[in-house]
Amino acid sequence: MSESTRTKLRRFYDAMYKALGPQRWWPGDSPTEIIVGAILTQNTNWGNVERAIANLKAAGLLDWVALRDVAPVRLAEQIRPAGYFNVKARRLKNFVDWLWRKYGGDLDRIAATGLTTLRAEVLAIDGIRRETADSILLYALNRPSFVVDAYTARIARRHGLKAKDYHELQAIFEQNLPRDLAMFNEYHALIVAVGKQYCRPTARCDGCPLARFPHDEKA
DNA sequence: TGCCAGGCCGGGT
DNA sequence: ACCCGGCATGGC
Repeated sequence: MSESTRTKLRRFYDAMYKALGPQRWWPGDSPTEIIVGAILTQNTNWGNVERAIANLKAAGLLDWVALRDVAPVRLAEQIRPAGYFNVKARRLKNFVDWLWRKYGGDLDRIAATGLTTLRAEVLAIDGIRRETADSILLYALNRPSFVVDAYTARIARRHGLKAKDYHELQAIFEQNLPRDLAMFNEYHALIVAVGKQYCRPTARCDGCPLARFPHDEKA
């Protein structure tokens, strides 16, 4: 990739970091909570996810044994505030099944699996696609896999970074940033922070840390 | 009041 | 290969 893209991405990062400071993502206490949150937040407001997670904690369901043993209908009940609760209960169960089948219900055992193989395994779970998989890899399993979400795509598009799909956009970031866990972690978190505040479909660019860079608000 | 949120699946062209 | 409806709650 071009040096200018590299420079551009670095300047974006510096501007966002200077304005907002470190985000210290993911907002969750444990890898287990992060994985559950990654699935629950699919097309859903994070505030609703927090309620669902609070329910799971209160019900003692936030561990892999409990999640394996709980009846799907009861799981759905607990995560109701996160929306799509039937679908998401099934998706959580799909992940739990995979974890027990492949790794005996122990996240630590995943460490021996290489990134490429692991990503393919996670992507094979029904209901877990690119963004959810990469969020789990990066924030729960500490693998350098750059997360692309709706904000990333919108911000990139408005700033003239052309990519035809998820993987092409992911490659732009991965190939032009140091392949560093802390960098990937913080960069995506900053994008979400900026996106929520300044880059929703209806939001204005006023005050956005990236507003001084060339962009098209309506792109 | 409607639109939106840190997606993904399945069926139709 | 794209396009679309479905899935569902809570906040603004």
